[in-house]
Amino acid sequence: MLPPGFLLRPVPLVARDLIGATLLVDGVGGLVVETEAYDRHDPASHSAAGPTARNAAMFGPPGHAYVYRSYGLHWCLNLVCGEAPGAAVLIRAIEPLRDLPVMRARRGLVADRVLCSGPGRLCQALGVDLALDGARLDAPPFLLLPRTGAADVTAGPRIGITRGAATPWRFCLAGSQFLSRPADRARGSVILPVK
DNA sequence: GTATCGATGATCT
DNA sequence: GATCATCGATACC
Repeated sequence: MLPPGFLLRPVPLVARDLIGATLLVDGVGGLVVETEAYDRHDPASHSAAGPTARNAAMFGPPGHAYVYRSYGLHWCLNLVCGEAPGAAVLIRAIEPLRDLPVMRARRGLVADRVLCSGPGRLCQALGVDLALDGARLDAPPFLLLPRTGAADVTAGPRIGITRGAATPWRFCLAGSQFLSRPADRARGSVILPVK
Protein backbone atom coordinates (compact mmCIF):
# COMPACT_ATOMS: atom_id res chain seq x y z
CA MET A 1 0.00 0.00 0.00
CA LEU A 2 1.03 3.58 -0.53
CA PRO A 3 1.47 5.69 2.65
CA PRO A 4 -1.65 7.59 3.76
CA GLY A 5 -1.81 10.98 2.08
CA PHE A 6 0.69 9.98 -0.64
CA LEU A 7 -1.79 10.80 -3.40
CA LEU A 8 -3.11 13.97 -1.75
CA ARG A 9 -0.05 16.10 -2.47
CA PRO A 10 0.59 18.39 -5.47
CA VAL A 11 0.33 16.33 -8.66
CA PRO A 12 3.87 16.86 -9.98
CA LEU A 13 5.20 15.61 -6.63
CA VAL A 14 3.00 12.53 -6.77
CA ALA A 15 4.08 11.85 -10.37
CA ARG A 16 7.74 12.19 -9.36
CA ASP A 17 7.38 9.88 -6.38
CA LEU A 18 5.52 7.22 -8.35
CA ILE A 19 8.76 6.60 -10.26
CA GLY A 20 10.11 3.35 -8.82
CA ALA A 21 6.77 2.35 -7.30
CA THR A 22 5.37 -1.08 -8.07
CA LEU A 23 2.10 -1.28 -10.01
CA LEU A 24 0.32 -4.60 -10.48
CA VAL A 25 -3.07 -5.39 -11.99
CA ASP A 26 -4.17 -8.89 -11.03
CA GLY A 27 -0.55 -9.63 -10.17
CA VAL A 28 0.74 -8.51 -13.57
CA GLY A 29 3.06 -5.51 -13.87
CA GLY A 30 6.30 -4.13 -12.51
CA LEU A 31 8.17 -0.92 -11.69
CA VAL A 32 6.75 2.42 -12.78
CA VAL A 33 9.49 4.14 -14.78
CA GLU A 34 7.64 6.98 -16.60
CA THR A 35 4.76 9.25 -15.53
CA GLU A 36 3.17 12.56 -16.46
CA ALA A 37 1.21 15.01 -14.29
CA TYR A 38 -1.97 16.82 -15.38
CA ASP A 39 -4.20 19.19 -13.45
CA ARG A 40 -7.35 21.25 -13.70
CA HIS A 41 -5.68 24.48 -14.79
CA ASP A 42 -3.48 22.81 -17.37
CA PRO A 43 -4.41 23.32 -21.04
CA ALA A 44 -3.12 19.83 -21.89
CA SER A 45 -5.37 18.12 -19.36
CA HIS A 46 -8.63 16.37 -20.17
CA SER A 47 -10.02 18.19 -17.13
CA ALA A 48 -9.19 21.68 -18.42
CA ALA A 49 -12.72 22.41 -19.67
CA GLY A 50 -14.44 21.03 -16.58
CA PRO A 51 -16.30 17.81 -15.87
CA THR A 52 -17.68 15.71 -18.77
CA ALA A 53 -18.87 12.13 -19.09
CA ARG A 54 -15.41 10.94 -20.11
CA ASN A 55 -13.35 12.65 -17.41
CA ALA A 56 -15.81 12.11 -14.53
CA ALA A 57 -13.30 10.01 -12.59
CA MET A 58 -10.84 12.92 -12.60
CA PHE A 59 -13.37 14.97 -10.65
CA GLY A 60 -14.14 12.15 -8.23
CA PRO A 61 -12.17 11.36 -5.10
CA PRO A 62 -8.40 10.79 -5.30
CA GLY A 63 -7.21 7.21 -5.17
CA HIS A 64 -9.24 5.97 -8.12
CA ALA A 65 -8.32 5.14 -11.72
CA TYR A 66 -9.17 7.28 -14.73
CA VAL A 67 -9.09 5.18 -17.92
CA TYR A 68 -9.82 6.62 -21.34
CA ARG A 69 -9.52 5.54 -24.98
CA SER A 70 -6.79 7.18 -27.01
CA TYR A 71 -6.87 7.59 -30.78
CA GLY A 72 -9.80 5.21 -31.03
CA LEU A 73 -7.83 2.08 -30.20
CA HIS A 74 -5.63 2.28 -27.13
CA TRP A 75 -6.40 2.56 -23.42
CA CYS A 76 -4.52 4.91 -21.10
CA LEU A 77 -4.36 4.61 -17.30
CA ASN A 78 -4.26 7.57 -14.89
CA LEU A 79 -4.16 7.67 -11.10
CA VAL A 80 -6.51 10.37 -9.79
CA CYS A 81 -4.68 12.35 -7.12
CA GLY A 82 -3.69 15.84 -6.06
CA GLU A 83 -4.91 18.59 -3.75
CA ALA A 84 -7.88 19.63 -5.88
CA PRO A 85 -10.32 17.90 -8.26
CA GLY A 86 -9.38 17.44 -11.91
CA ALA A 87 -5.82 16.19 -11.39
CA ALA A 88 -4.23 12.86 -12.28
CA VAL A 89 -0.97 11.12 -13.12
CA LEU A 90 -0.72 9.30 -16.46
CA ILE A 91 1.27 6.07 -16.19
CA ARG A 92 3.41 6.05 -19.36
CA ALA A 93 5.82 3.13 -18.92
CA ILE A 94 6.58 0.18 -16.64
CA GLU A 95 9.58 -2.10 -16.33
CA PRO A 96 7.91 -5.51 -16.66
CA LEU A 97 8.77 -7.78 -13.74
CA ARG A 98 5.74 -9.83 -12.69
CA ASP A 99 4.08 -12.42 -14.88
CA LEU A 100 6.00 -11.80 -18.08
CA PRO A 101 4.30 -14.76 -19.83
CA VAL A 102 0.86 -13.16 -19.46
CA MET A 103 2.15 -9.84 -20.76
CA ARG A 104 3.86 -11.50 -23.73
CA ALA A 105 0.67 -13.35 -24.57
CA ARG A 106 -1.40 -10.14 -24.46
CA ARG A 107 1.10 -8.03 -26.40
CA GLY A 108 1.98 -10.52 -29.12
CA LEU A 109 5.36 -10.88 -30.77
CA VAL A 110 7.31 -7.94 -29.36
CA ALA A 111 10.60 -7.58 -27.49
CA ASP A 112 10.37 -7.54 -23.68
CA ARG A 113 11.74 -4.00 -23.62
CA VAL A 114 8.63 -2.67 -25.37
CA LEU A 115 6.07 -4.80 -23.52
CA CYS A 116 5.03 -1.83 -21.34
CA SER A 117 6.96 1.08 -22.87
CA GLY A 118 4.08 3.43 -23.59
CA PRO A 119 0.68 4.25 -22.08
CA GLY A 120 -1.26 2.16 -24.59
CA ARG A 121 1.20 -0.72 -24.50
CA LEU A 122 1.16 -1.03 -20.73
CA CYS A 123 -2.60 -1.07 -20.62
CA GLN A 124 -2.64 -3.88 -23.15
CA ALA A 125 0.02 -5.80 -21.18
CA LEU A 126 -1.70 -5.34 -17.80
CA GLY A 127 -5.22 -5.90 -19.15
CA VAL A 128 -6.45 -2.38 -18.33
CA ASP A 129 -9.59 -1.19 -20.12
CA LEU A 130 -12.72 0.89 -19.51
CA ALA A 131 -13.97 -1.65 -16.94
CA LEU A 132 -11.38 -0.19 -14.53
CA ASP A 133 -12.40 3.44 -15.06
CA GLY A 134 -13.26 4.79 -11.62
CA ALA A 135 -11.97 1.70 -9.76
CA ARG A 136 -10.24 2.22 -6.45
CA LEU A 137 -6.50 1.86 -6.44
CA ASP A 138 -6.15 0.41 -2.94
CA ALA A 139 -8.08 -2.78 -3.67
CA PRO A 140 -7.91 -5.65 -6.16
CA PRO A 141 -7.21 -5.92 -9.01
CA PHE A 142 -4.82 -3.04 -8.29
CA LEU A 143 -1.78 -3.27 -6.06
CA LEU A 144 0.45 -0.22 -5.57
CA LEU A 145 3.63 -0.36 -3.50
CA PRO A 146 5.88 2.63 -2.82
CA ARG A 147 9.45 2.91 -4.03
CA THR A 148 12.00 1.71 -1.52
CA GLY A 149 15.12 3.83 -1.28
CA ALA A 150 16.49 6.63 -3.43
CA ALA A 151 16.26 7.12 -7.19
CA ASP A 152 17.52 9.47 -9.89
CA VAL A 153 14.44 10.88 -11.61
CA THR A 154 14.42 13.08 -14.70
CA ALA A 155 11.90 15.88 -15.19
CA GLY A 156 11.14 17.18 -18.68
CA PRO A 157 8.41 18.16 -21.16
CA ARG A 158 5.44 15.85 -21.67
CA ILE A 159 5.00 13.69 -24.79
CA GLY A 160 2.45 13.94 -27.58
CA ILE A 161 0.70 17.17 -26.58
CA THR A 162 0.45 20.56 -28.27
CA ARG A 163 -0.93 22.81 -25.53
CA GLY A 164 1.02 23.19 -22.32
CA ALA A 165 4.02 21.64 -24.03
CA ALA A 166 6.59 23.58 -22.01
CA THR A 167 5.42 22.38 -18.59
CA PRO A 168 8.13 19.96 -17.33
CA TRP A 169 5.78 17.43 -15.80
CA ARG A 170 7.11 14.22 -17.36
CA PHE A 171 9.11 12.10 -14.92
CA CYS A 172 11.35 9.14 -15.77
CA LEU A 173 13.64 6.76 -13.95
CA ALA A 174 17.05 7.96 -15.12
CA GLY A 175 18.73 5.50 -17.48
CA SER A 176 15.81 3.08 -17.66
CA GLN A 177 15.67 0.92 -20.79
CA PHE A 178 11.88 0.68 -20.58
CA LEU A 179 10.79 4.27 -21.34
CA SER A 180 8.43 5.16 -24.19
CA ARG A 181 11.20 7.55 -25.30
CA PRO A 182 14.49 8.53 -23.69
CA ALA A 183 14.58 11.55 -21.42
CA ASP A 184 16.29 14.06 -23.68
CA ARG A 185 18.63 16.56 -22.10
CA ALA A 186 18.62 18.62 -25.30
CA ARG A 187 14.84 18.98 -24.98
CA GLY A 188 15.01 20.24 -21.45
CA SER A 189 15.13 17.17 -19.21
CA VAL A 190 17.04 17.57 -15.96
CA ILE A 191 18.00 15.06 -13.27
CA LEU A 192 16.50 15.32 -9.79
CA PRO A 193 18.02 13.10 -7.11
CA VAL A 194 15.08 11.98 -4.96
CA LYS A 195 15.24 10.49 -1.49
C1' DG B 1 19.18 5.38 -36.79
C1' DT B 2 14.94 9.19 -38.19
C1' DA B 3 10.55 10.52 -40.68
C1' DT B 4 6.07 9.92 -42.02
C1' DC B 5 1.61 7.90 -42.27
C1' DG B 6 -2.70 5.18 -41.59
C1' DA B 7 -5.75 2.91 -38.31
C1' DT B 8 -9.91 4.02 -35.72
C1' DG B 9 -13.63 6.02 -32.84
C1' DA B 10 -15.00 8.77 -28.90
C1' DT B 11 -15.27 13.43 -27.63
C1' DC B 12 -16.09 18.05 -28.12
C1' DT B 13 -16.89 22.36 -30.98
C1' DG C 1 -15.91 18.23 -38.75
C1' DA C 2 -11.53 18.55 -36.13
C1' DT C 3 -8.85 16.86 -32.65
C1' DC C 4 -6.57 13.78 -30.30
C1' DA C 5 -2.11 12.35 -23.22
C1' DT C 6 -0.83 6.24 -29.48
C1' DC C 7 1.18 2.51 -31.98
C1' DG C 8 3.19 -0.17 -35.58
C1' DA C 9 4.52 -0.49 -40.33
C1' DT C 10 7.05 1.35 -43.92
C1' DA C 11 10.50 3.95 -46.33
C1' DC C 12 14.41 5.79 -46.27
C1' DC C 13 19.68 7.05 -44.51
